[in-house]
Amino acid sequence: MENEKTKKMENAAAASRAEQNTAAYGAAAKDMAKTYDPKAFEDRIYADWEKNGAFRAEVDPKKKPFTIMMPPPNITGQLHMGHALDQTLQDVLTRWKRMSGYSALWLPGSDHASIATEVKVVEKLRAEGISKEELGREEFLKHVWEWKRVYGGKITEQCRKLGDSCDWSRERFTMDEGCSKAVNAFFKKLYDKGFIYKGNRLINWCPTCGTSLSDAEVEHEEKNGKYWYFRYPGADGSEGIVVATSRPETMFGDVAIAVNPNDERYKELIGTKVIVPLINREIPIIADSYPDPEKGTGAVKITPAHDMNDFEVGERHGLERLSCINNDATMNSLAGKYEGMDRFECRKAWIADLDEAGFLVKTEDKLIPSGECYRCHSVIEPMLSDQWFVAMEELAKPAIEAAKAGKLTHVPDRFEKIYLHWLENIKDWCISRQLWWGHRIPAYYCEDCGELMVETEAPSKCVKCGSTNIRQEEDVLDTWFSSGLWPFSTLGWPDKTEDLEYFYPTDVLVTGYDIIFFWVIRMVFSGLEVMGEVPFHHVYIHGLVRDAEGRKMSKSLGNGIDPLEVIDEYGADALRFMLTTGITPGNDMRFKTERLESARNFANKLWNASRFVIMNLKDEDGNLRPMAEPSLTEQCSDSLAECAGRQAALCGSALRAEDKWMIARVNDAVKYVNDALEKYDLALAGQRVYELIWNEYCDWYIELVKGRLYGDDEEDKKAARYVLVRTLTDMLKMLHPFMPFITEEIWSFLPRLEADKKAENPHDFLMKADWPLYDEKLTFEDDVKTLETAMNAIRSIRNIRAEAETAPGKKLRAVVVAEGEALARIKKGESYIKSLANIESITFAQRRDEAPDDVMSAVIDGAEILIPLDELVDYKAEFERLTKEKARLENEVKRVQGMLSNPGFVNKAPAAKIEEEKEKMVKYKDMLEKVTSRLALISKKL
RNA sequence: GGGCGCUUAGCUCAGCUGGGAGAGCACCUGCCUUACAAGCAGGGGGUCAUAGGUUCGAGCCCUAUAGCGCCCACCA
Repeated sequence: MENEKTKKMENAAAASRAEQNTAAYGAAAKDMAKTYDPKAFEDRIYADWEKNGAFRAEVDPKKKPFTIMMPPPNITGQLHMGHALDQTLQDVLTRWKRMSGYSALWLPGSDHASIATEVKVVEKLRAEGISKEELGREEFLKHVWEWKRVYGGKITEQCRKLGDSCDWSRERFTMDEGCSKAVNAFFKKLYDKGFIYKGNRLINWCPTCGTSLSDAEVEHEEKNGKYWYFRYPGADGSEGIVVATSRPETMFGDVAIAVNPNDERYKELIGTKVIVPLINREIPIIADSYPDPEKGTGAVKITPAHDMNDFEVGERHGLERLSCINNDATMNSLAGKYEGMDRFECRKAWIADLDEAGFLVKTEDKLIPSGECYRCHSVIEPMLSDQWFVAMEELAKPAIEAAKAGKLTHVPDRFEKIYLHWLENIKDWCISRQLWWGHRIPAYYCEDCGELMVETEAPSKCVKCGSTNIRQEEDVLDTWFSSGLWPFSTLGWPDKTEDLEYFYPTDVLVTGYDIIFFWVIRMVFSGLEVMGEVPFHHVYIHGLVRDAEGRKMSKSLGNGIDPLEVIDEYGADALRFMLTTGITPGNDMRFKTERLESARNFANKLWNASRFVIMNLKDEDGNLRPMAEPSLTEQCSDSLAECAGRQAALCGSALRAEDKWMIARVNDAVKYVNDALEKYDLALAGQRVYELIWNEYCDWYIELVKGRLYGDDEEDKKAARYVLVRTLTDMLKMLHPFMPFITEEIWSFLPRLEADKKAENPHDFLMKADWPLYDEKLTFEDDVKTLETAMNAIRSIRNIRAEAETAPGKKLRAVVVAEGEALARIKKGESYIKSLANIESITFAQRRDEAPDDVMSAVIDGAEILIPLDELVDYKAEFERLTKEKARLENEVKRVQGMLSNPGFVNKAPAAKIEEEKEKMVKYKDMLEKVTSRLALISKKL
């Protein structure tokens, strides 16, 4: 079965290659399908690329490297829209750079996602009635690896559907041998430098996941809660003091009451003792700067074992730390009769008891900030615990420096502030997790003498006492500890590899703003620490993909849109184009089906235009005619006929104005698109290609050359065919990063031009072809002007036709009143005007009074176009149109006049700007004059 | 308590270092014109959130204000 399938794929691939070759050499090629059907070729093309190693990046000293590390998706995951966006952005950049002559590496992989995966597997086992504990560590891990085997590859398969051009031969996993080696090496390095330490400190504890969490893994939210005010009676029988708390269950761990030394109310109580109600433990009232007299009663109960601030107060005053809550969020023996109760149940019962005993003074509704686990959203409990930490202060410094020195830039740059703020306020990073799935901490204890050893490989005996009775640390590392090494662990670190030497540091990291703290920052300081260089020069931050109503896509809301379904319906190219255009870096986007349709329609448009071109390249037998390629910039000294008779190739003289116009437009776009991509402005780049293809190539150029293609001047046809293919080829290249499939497919039907044959090996794939280069010789200003004038005339005449409601097919005559340069310009564009405005004949007049009166008219720069409509002239429509036009022109004249008569403007504005406005003034005044006199004429007819 | 983003055509959004307001979709009119009706041609529609300020000139820069959203912050 499996064999048959691969064989089939191979055959299909071979067939496709054969087709390409025949297309390239001008022999018979299969026709393109009549409608764009992405399903017919996307999978085939991807398989073909992959089979031929098109994505493989080589260490090539002749080329500059370009590297992107794919943020490794979790093995728990399904491909969602966020991935689709993230990866398409990376693919666009990679494909563009690859075509621009770089050795482009996009390295893919996946993340073991310690806590996320463990939670999933535990859930799955629970559904089967198995608990993690009864399995034991070894057996449980077998289940997780099995999970990884089944689901781990799923998401990377889905990447292929998107068209990701990543180097699968370098695919990595954060728990593979190499990454694990890197983790141990990094851990030991930090430990040896004293940056990693073990300590008994207050950490964030998730009772549900049963593990500690780093600060970044805690989500803060304000929730409806209460302040309960309790009286702590004085030990001497006095009134005592009233304190407010939102967590009464922690009272079992109270060791003091703190008041602000400046708080007049409590001054004389400082140093006295009060009794914790019902618990009857005597605790002191202490003075500390922490209590805010404005909040609550100004007196705070201090529970160092369950509150971060209290912990610090406790440190300052040498207070005992009493834990009263267990790891599973039940109360411990300190809670007396509440022992074993869940913390929130205990809270209820405890309040009721205190109330009954008369200690509850009052309650108050209040918004209470609460910390939640970013995985399971349980309320985090600060707990005292033995954990491993990374001391961050020293490590953060170079990361701060790198950004300030511009070695690391953010796109958009406002994210640099967020990056810096986090680093400048960083606290030590708790890296140990009480989980089983993950990198087990490479620390070892001697069971006999208690010696602690940190080694990259398990020591066989104790370095101190020689005992072989050695036990490895049970805890695993925070999953972000290993992903922080991703930019270099994947290239071979800690070994000195060719890859590492060549591809590090990477160029750009593309990711969402939601994981700056988790990941970006950790990669930066890790990279700087071990490599001495930033892991990437740019961080491109994109936003979230939201649903059509602007809500976050989520499983619980059920509003997620599956990229695979979208691809199935619209094609990967449409999805990619939709995701990469119309967005701004750092800002969220809404997923709108209309935009998807628009992208799909664009693909269809390109498909059909290409079909038209190819149709015109073929002879009667359906074979591609040989291409003739003129020099674009050199005019031939021979006459056209001689030149054509002598050689298959054409000289530049064969090119017409519209050809040069189109070439100039493409040339201009090449620069624009390249510059935009350079600035990570993918949306503008994509938009420009869209306009170039649809508005300039399809709407104008193809329409302009149709007449020649259907005519019988062979040389003229050859020139048109050449320019059609040449410009289409360049446009396909520019669009390729955005829409790789359709462009590759079309390319397979096109003949190869010299530029694409010149390379050492003919480019088999468009994805390996060279990015078009901007050529300053190809601007053709004169031809561009001619075409612009013609296009203005055509638009005006079409407008007249529509306003006058003439029969669509009716041929019209036109009279043009113009002189001098304007006249020459119009004459140059005469044939275009005739064919595209459906004009039968144009007669020229130098003065208005030489032209007929019963006409509809339009004024374009320097010329007046008159359309006699025989008996059909609609003077009313004409009057309205000209009145509107007059108003517009008057407005313009007023605006320009205002500027030019303003001494401030004339004195301060740049000379070029003033000149520009003066020219406009002349032009508008001329047009206005013409429109006005035409109006006067018309009003007589009304 | 700090910080950030957004507010532009009916909808979703562009608008680069300040110099005549754009796109897609929707809408109106006319067209199955031999690449494409997933199309073609033409058209209507915006006091660029509000109020000040800087400037010869502001959608763009500055200062306030409002609405929406996000992030961070030691949770009495």
